[in-house]
Amino acid sequence: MDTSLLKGLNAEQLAAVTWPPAAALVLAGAGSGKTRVLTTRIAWLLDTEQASVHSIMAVTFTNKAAKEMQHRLGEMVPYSTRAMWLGTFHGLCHRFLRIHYQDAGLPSAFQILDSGDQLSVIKRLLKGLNIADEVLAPKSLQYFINNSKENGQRASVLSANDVAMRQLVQCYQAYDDLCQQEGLVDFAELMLRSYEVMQTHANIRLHYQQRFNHILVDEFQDTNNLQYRWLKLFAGDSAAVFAVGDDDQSIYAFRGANVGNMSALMRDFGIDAPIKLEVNYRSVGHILTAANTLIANNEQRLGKNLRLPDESANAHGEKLRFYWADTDFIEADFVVKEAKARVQEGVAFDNVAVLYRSNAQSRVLEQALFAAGVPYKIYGGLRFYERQEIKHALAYLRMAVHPQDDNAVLRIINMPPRGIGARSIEAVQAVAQDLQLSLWEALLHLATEPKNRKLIVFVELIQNLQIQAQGLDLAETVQAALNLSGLVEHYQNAKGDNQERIDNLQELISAAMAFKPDEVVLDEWASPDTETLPLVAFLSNASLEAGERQAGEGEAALQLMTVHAAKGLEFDTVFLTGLEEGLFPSDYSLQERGGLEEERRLMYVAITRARQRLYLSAAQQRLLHGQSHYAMVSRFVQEIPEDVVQALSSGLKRAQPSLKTREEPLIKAKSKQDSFAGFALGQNVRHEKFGVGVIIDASHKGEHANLKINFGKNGIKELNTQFAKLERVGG
DNA sequence: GCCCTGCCGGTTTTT
DNA sequence: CCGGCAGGGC
Repeated sequence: MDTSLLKGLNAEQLAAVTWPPAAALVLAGAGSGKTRVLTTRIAWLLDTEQASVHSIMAVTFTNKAAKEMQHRLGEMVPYSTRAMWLGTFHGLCHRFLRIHYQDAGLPSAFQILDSGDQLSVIKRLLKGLNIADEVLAPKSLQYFINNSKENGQRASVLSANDVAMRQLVQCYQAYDDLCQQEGLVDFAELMLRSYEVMQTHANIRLHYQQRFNHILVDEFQDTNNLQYRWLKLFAGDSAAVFAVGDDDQSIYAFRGANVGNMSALMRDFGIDAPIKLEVNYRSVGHILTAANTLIANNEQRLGKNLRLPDESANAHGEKLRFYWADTDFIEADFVVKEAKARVQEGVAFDNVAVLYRSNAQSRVLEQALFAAGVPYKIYGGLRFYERQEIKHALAYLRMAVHPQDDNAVLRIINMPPRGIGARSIEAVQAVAQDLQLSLWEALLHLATEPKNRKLIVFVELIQNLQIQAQGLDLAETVQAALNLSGLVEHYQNAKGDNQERIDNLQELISAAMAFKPDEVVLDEWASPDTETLPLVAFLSNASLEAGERQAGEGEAALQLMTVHAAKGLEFDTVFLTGLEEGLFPSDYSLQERGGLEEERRLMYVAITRARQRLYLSAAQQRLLHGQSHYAMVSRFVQEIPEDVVQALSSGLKRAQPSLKTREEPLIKAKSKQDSFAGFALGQNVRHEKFGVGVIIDASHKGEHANLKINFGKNGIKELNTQFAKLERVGG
């Protein structure tokens, strides 16, 4: 075995990495080396031949995390792992449905709807059904549909007790019918459809259940109900599910994430205790103390405490700095001043982050930074594939492979303007309605009449594109779509500065050049039309991966983002702003069940982003929606022990209710070097009866020791080294 | 077919 | 207060 793989892992990490092939839940605290554990375990499974590239499934939530894993794995494993089922939930569902599109009842060139596309379809649907926005808001229908799907419910199984519900269910059904007819699949549908195929096709189910003997899941606390059921179905009875997550960092309940899946996993898979990764390699001691103390106020926890690595037992670092400003403007000036000073001290700009609870708060900060000439970068806003010019270009490309897409037709039939106005479009829609045709088919029908000159121009344009696409590679096809459509000329001639849009369209060609289609799909996809496969794959990718959510590029700049967006990132210095009651925790959250605890977890995420220095700030008076609001300091600031915080403002103190002082040190570095009769915490051992397990606790007993060992499915045993026959396993 | 005005809404967001 | 969007006017 390649022993260098396991080098440098601490006992907890080692225990997780080398966990026997059985279900496990790893509670990975912030900065505890979670991604490393996940990738090292995969590498270890491959290296020890417990699994092959073919028999492992690894699931993440974001494309970024998937790429990071793929990348790190590439450095650990001497051969290509591109064929591995490693990707986001939705990416893997997409792969599955491309392969099994026939069993799923989908056309081979089915298209993926992103949330914006989905909303357009819904608006179109409601218009067609003559339901006014005031009667049923498109957004609430969208929410209802996605929610139902994420709970595994089709319209057919939903019961309607009242008028409003009946309408929702009917619209849901109509929406699904429309999508089916046009070959459209939304995000939730990707999950639900693949789940249903697995459920109803025993041969497919058995194939995957036998094939995957290891299923690894990242950010497990963020899974929703359907994703959990999906995982269980793929795992079957035999696959070892290895889930990594942190209940304290569960901040997406508002969009369906169910932390309860963590305890459900333990129950359903017979996991006795989670493996805890509690050694934090990121932050100094005072920051960990603040985080630990704060989160201890939550009752709904699996329980976990971050601690320093042994070798830095005394590294408390600087205290947190709290600034209570009179107004949000003064707070912003404070951030600017301190950030500049920090950069003077030698910290790179992009190693300094300014975090806030809601996007609206970035405005004041931006103004102050701009005025001071401090470079900054805001995360948030439009992403590359969500930009209108890109959406237009993609719609042309869709028409090349799947002209039944009415959404695409409506988007580009008069973009750039070619004299086809609302009246003409209505006429096309009427024909489509009468003859039960797609808009494209209706257009073909109408184009037989010479008087419809303008429609004929459009039809010929698209047909031309369709023909050209057959002989061109992907990037050339994109180029052809841009040329034929006249989009670039349109933006050149339109008034205002459209250079950025034109640049983006050029960038789309570069993206097409760099695009590498999913090899697994290309190999297994039994599509009749191999010519257009790369294009369909490119379009799917555009929906699944909307691109970086970031403005600007390049030069060193201060990082501004919401706390949500900061999850998973780390910085030398962090400014946590707007720590006021009503804002953080937000008033909205307090009205919801469990809302306060989720806000506290959000605060916990925010605190644990900082490595060396953490600023907390609040403003007494803040301009919101054009009105002055006065607020008290957030309760979360009060929950941080006084002795790790330094108050910077002289007049107004951190103040208010008396602060609890910490009674016992919260950071107890437990030494992994400590030997308990020759055994160490986290070490893997084999027992002739119980199999392989990990030492999770130990105490001295004379010259012998009592060891608490987790044998996975065989339970946790307390054994005395004097009597038990234990054999050391692994590195 | 485009532009302008008036109104509404206003946590967090990935896929 | 400010931005997005829909609908009406030209």
